[in-house]
Amino acid sequence: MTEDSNPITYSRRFPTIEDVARLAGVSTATVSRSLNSPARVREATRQAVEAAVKELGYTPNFGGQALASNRTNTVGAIIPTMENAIFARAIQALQETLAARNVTLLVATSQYSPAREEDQIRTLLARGVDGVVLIGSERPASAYELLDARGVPFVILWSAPANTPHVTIGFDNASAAAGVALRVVEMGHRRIAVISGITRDNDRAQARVAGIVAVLENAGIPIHPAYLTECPYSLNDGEAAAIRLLTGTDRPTAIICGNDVLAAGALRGARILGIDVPGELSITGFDDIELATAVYPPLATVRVPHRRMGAAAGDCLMRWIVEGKRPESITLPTEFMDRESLGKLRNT
Amino acid sequence: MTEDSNPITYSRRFPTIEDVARLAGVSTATVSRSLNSPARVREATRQAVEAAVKELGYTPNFGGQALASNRTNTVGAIIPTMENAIFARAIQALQETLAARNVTLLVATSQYSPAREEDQIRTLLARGVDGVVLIGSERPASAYELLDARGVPFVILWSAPANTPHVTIGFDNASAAAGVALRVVEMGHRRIAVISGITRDNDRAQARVAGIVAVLENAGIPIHPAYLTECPYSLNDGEAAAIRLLTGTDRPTAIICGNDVLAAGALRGARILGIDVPGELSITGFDDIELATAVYPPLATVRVPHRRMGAAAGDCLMRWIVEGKRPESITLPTEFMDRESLGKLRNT
DNA sequence: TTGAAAGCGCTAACAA
DNA sequence: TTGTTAGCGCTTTCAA
Repeated sequence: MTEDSNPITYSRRFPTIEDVARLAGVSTATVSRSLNSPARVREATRQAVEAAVKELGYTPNFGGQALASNRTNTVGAIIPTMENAIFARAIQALQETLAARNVTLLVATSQYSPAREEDQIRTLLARGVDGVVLIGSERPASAYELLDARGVPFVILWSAPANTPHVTIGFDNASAAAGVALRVVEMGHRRIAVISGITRDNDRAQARVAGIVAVLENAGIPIHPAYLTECPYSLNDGEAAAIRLLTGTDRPTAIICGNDVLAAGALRGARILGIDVPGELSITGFDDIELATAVYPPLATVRVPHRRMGAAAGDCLMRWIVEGKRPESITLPTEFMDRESLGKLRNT
Repeated sequence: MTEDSNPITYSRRFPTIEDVARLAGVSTATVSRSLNSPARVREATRQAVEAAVKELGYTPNFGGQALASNRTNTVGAIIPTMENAIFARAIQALQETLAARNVTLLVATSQYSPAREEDQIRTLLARGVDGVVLIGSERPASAYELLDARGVPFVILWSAPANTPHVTIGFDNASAAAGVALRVVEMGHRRIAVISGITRDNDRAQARVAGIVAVLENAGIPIHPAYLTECPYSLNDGEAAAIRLLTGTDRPTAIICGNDVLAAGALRGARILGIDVPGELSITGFDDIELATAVYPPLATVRVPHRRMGAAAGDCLMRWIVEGKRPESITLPTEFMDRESLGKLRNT
């Protein structure tokens, strides 16, 4: 407790709109207008208000504003984890887009758990967010009901509209992964294994596997069940999965990974076993994060439009919130990044 | 105004505390008490309120709550960037700690720019955060004045108390970096270069360089000015800096890097030049993020207690906010991680 | 243990 | 263009 017993006492109370109004010689309504829609106020008045605001160091009280306007100028985003740079970057772009509109972003993580995600949705709604950004379209109906009950606009990133009736801003995971598989097949590989992320509750991972499998089937390549593996998105898990695949009988000559982190792990696994990449084994990733070119050999992967998704999400959501009209879904292109970790099948 | 004229009409209005009170047959004050300090209410009453809350699907209105209680249950954190895993993880831990207390975390980024950081502080304060978490202690006095004017509790991560009068939860950057330099010297290196992050406005980077320089001076190792370089914390910049160092005359046999990202970049630079690590060149990092062991050879580095800092920050801040008593600074230990990228000086 | 009632600071309809 | 005024939904005295 600072006691402020001396004469130059500052009240611990912050200046309110009323203080500003009094000092500027106008009504609180005018101050409010002057701040929120300056065009609706005479220029001289605006300046008087501005001066008063500056003199008092006035900042609108958030609670009061939210209560009266029924708007918080807050958008919430729930991503699986901040520890994957791909989400971090999308969030960064989203935040920048929102900041330009004076909207604050609330970021929460689900750790790939639907239950946690639902909790986070609840929390965000309780905080009165004006809009929500989610990753992927697969989640319990109850989560969508929560959102619908509140009537809060929300967009889904990372998925394509085929999987959902909601507004999506993403890309076609299946065809992007299929593109990778196609390259691998073109390189002559026939013993092709997959290390996917956990597919349960993850439509992106599912779509990627489906895309790969479709290409292999189409090419008449038999898919050994033991070749279709999945594990959490971590370096260690990727390494372990690769080691399992590479020490089994009939070891693969190519491993298609669900993302770059898994691929980097697989690369490490191959090194531990003394298997040369790409000489004896090709490895591909997905996402094209910095890690993909930090490792050696650099990973062939798929460039995902993370920043564009984040920025577009901000735009769409704000338009929806402000204009009240649900926007169209957007599907963005991906790009295959051909790098050294993918090579021709060597004659044996 | 939705009129509710027909029986199956849902009003768009959400249930308020008044609706709950009516249904439970109590006053709004009792509902509030029942929700916020259940101990001050008879058990039977509590249950009645709980039932009403559930039946109506009531959620307290954030604005109303904030306005009346003058508390937002929100804490803000400003980190340089989300794209470095080290901050992402600290934030994750902070978030978890806060969530356990029903406090929401607002994350903003400064991109290592003091001006942007000050803007973000302003934004957070305008949103009425109850506390703030900052990284590092060096910033313009105006930023601290902003915080002080509002009387908002704040803690500083990543720094040690020596640098600042504020509450810090961090580690001794200088001595941690000195530890690295000592190892490098012990390995027999004398031509030791440094790739630091930009030291301007960054007390952690400054302290690390200072720690290194002190050790070298103490060991009587001359410090060639061209050996003391700095660049932004990115893979590409680290690579470029390393290439510059390694193609100059009198090339170093060891490069001490300001963080793991720079070290990974330097490693890539060495590979491009065909310089063997650690055979011809040793490289060290700082942070011990996953990247450190994803590259080859794995990076000798310093393990920084990111999660513990994040968690401790949440604890301290909440104690401060709730009890009103400024907590003590905390200094956590770091650990040198000896890995292959650091090796003995080879006889030439 | 509970209720009545006075705001918290702001916005927005309406009037002037 | 500006002012008056009625709330927005909640918490918190103060009384009962």
